[in-house]
Amino acid sequence: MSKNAPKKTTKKEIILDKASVMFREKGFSATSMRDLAESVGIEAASLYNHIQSKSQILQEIVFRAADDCNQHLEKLTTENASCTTKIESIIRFHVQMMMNRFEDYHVMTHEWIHLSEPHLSSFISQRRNYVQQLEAIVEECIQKKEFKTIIPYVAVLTILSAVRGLEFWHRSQKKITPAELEENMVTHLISGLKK
Amino acid sequence: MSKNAPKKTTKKEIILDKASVMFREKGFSATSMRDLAESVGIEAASLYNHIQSKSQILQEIVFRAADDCNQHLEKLTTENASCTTKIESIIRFHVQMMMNRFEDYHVMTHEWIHLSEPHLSSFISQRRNYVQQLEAIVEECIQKKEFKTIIPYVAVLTILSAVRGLEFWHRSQKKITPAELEENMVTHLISGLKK
DNA sequence: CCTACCGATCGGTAGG
DNA sequence: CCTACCGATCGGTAGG
Repeated sequence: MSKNAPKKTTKKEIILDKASVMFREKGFSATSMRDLAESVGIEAASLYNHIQSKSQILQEIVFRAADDCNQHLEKLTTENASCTTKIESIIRFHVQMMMNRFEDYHVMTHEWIHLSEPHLSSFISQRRNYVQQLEAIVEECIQKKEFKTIIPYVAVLTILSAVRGLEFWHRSQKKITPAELEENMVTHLISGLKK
Repeated sequence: MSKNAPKKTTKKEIILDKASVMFREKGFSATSMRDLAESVGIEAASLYNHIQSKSQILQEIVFRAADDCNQHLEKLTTENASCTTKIESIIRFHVQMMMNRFEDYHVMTHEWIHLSEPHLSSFISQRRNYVQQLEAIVEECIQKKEFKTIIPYVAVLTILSAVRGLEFWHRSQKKITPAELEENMVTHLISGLKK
């Protein structure tokens, strides 16, 4: 504290990260502010100097993960790649999110239901929008005869859900490397779609 | 009540069914016994004439779904079918569970973490056992050259997770029929595995 | 960042 | 199946 150099990890970030771990382990509702405070190393009341409410913590965790997904997709749509390559990129991105941002990704996919309004509606509409954009890419693959005829919505759900399932891998012994995992996922999911 | 004919739906079953709906909607921790009692139409204290604890309700819901999965697998292993046919049957069974037993299936896959010991350990070990049996079938498919070379564990996780993702379909407009859904899932997942 | 504390709600019990 | 109630814990605030 002797210098005014900007600290990269603020106390608020520490709280969010600890909360992300606990929300994944026990769920949002089963995690108390006292549990969280203990994990951070302060009293429960002191948390409120850095955050406004338990609900706000969930919002920040969910949307910082959702924003990353949206940014990746936005960048991808400007790229000059084939639609099949785009789908593959999306699979790889989500597998990597699951690896590198495990806690946040899990909280986003499992605890979003506990968001309060208007954030709940906002999240649902963002997610629907995201899924629809993926559907459009799958649709393009079908029309270009790169994919077999399949319902795009079902294909997108299958891909996104399959990635979510990697949480079990994450908890297990990890005899499989992330790279192996990524290749296996792409193989199974993409070749199931190709003609 | 004038006859002693065995009633098929006991009050306890009604409580379990209502609890299953609420646990799916709001999660186990966020559902209070007062919420549940209101949905059943009695006072909270009266619930305890039919069940012993909130925890016991979760146990019964989770294990009545898990038992169905185990029974299907047990029956399947005695049948004289090819390993590829067995994998297809497992996919169809899980898709149908998601359709017909939506609430229980969802509670089993999402709320098992809130089981108390020794039920939590029991569930985890049952699930590991289930997954390992599926892995063995996939392994057989690979050795018989019916499937391409893939890590069985990843394939099994992908299949089971993909089915879980149908919850979003279940909540949506349902412009897709259950039969279409089942065929699309089988197509995507099985042909992604076949040589 | 802490101590002290608030009203609300929790799962569950006693007794009828 | 109800009324009445228990101790514990919840998210959050006041004041320093």
